[in-house]
Amino acid sequence: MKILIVEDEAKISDIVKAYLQREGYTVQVAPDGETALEQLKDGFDLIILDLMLPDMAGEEICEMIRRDSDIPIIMLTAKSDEEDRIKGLGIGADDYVVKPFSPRELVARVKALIRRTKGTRRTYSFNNRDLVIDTDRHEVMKAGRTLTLTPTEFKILNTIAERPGQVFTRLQLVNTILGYDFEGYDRTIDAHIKNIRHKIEDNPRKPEYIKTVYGVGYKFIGRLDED
Amino acid sequence: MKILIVEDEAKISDIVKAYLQREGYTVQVAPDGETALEQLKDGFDLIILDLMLPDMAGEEICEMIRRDSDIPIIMLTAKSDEEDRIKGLGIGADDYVVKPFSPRELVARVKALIRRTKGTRRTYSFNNRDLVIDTDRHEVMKAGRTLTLTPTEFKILNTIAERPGQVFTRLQLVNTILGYDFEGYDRTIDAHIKNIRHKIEDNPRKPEYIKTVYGVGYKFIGRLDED
DNA sequence: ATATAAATATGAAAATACTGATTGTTGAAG
DNA sequence: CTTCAACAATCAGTATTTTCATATTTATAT
Repeated sequence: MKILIVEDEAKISDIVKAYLQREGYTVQVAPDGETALEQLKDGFDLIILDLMLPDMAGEEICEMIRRDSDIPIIMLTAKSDEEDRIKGLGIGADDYVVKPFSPRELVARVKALIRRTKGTRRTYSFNNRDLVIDTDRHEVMKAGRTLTLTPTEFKILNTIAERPGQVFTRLQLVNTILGYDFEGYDRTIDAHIKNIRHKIEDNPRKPEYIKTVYGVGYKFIGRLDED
Repeated sequence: MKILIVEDEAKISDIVKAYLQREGYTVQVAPDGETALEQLKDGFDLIILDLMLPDMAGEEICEMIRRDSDIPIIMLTAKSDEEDRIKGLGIGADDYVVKPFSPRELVARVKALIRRTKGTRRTYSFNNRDLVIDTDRHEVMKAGRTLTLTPTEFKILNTIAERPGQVFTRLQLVNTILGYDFEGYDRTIDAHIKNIRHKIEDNPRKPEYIKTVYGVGYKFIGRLDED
């Protein structure tokens, strides 16, 4: 997923670039309008556009882009007037963020917009993307390989991975996954845990992710990658 | 174009409603969460959601909506913390506007979001033009041969192909294709999927494009061509 | 250390749930 | 009146979930 930042102040573009790269985006920076229009030919999935550029107005660039492209645009600017915002959104920007801004909020807005444009992708990962859980695709990636988990397996993994370190009793898992009305036997969970381990663990006999807490239940261990 | 405002303070909803109506939108107001979820069945194109409601948290409503719908959501709230904003965008909102807000800016954001949502691609193709979807002609080309899909088949294919990889539940598809008020049986989708597969798959028994996700629904798999 | 009891892991069979294909009915369009 | 698409219902074939019997591991008390 490629993002172009059009911004002349290196101080700002460096920060934004760093935050976005940490999310796995490929980022390029254009310090002025001319460079931006040149680089746009490479094809990007989103543009973050500063309105105050040395050579031309950001609004002008926005209009030029909109003549032949539908690429998502986030305007980034010190102009906080209501009029400016309305004008920015009016000429085809998708979002308008005012400086000083929070880089994390900007990233959240980038994600929301990309989700809207490309399709949802709520993903979280552990241990430098060794294990990636993608809720929208209903898939889990282990060391870059895509696994398909059954619905129950997926729910169990997703439940415990959302709270790394917290122990879940079998009863809690049965209630959450199979529902409070489930009449069966709580050792069913064991069988599912076994199957999940065979799919996600390097050595299912010495699990790294799903630990057994003797006499209590199971817990998920993993370092959540920065979001 | 129908918009639902979920807001308990009449003073605010009246203003927003007036501004939106002036733009030609059809507007309905729900004063609490329960009413909102009830009214949602009527099918709206966008929701403006206050987070502080008398009966339930707006975040909760947002999550419930996102379970079976991709409708655009703008959160409207007094909570201005960075954390709240990131969380709001994280659970599937498209935009987050802080009170006190400018009604005109809100309208501009509504327009920007609707433009983004409704402006879909006209024609796009997968796997080196093996499968070409042409929205205007309502036609699909498979390996150079033109197929004619029925209206429902086309809508289903178009919906899932616009977001390759994302799983769609039958309920989501029913809501999107047949409307929220549709009372029928969601297994109907299966029959349509079967028919689509017979038209676009080389071997409908081993589908390459439309994959079944057991216990969840269907997803479209394909490499979108660059152009 | 070792024995013992208790808890967990495993593999395979049985029970259940889900999908895909078939068929028939309904309703709308020409 | 005919045709075609949409929807509903059914059934057989699969995939998944659950159970159960057995093996293995763990905790604890000698």
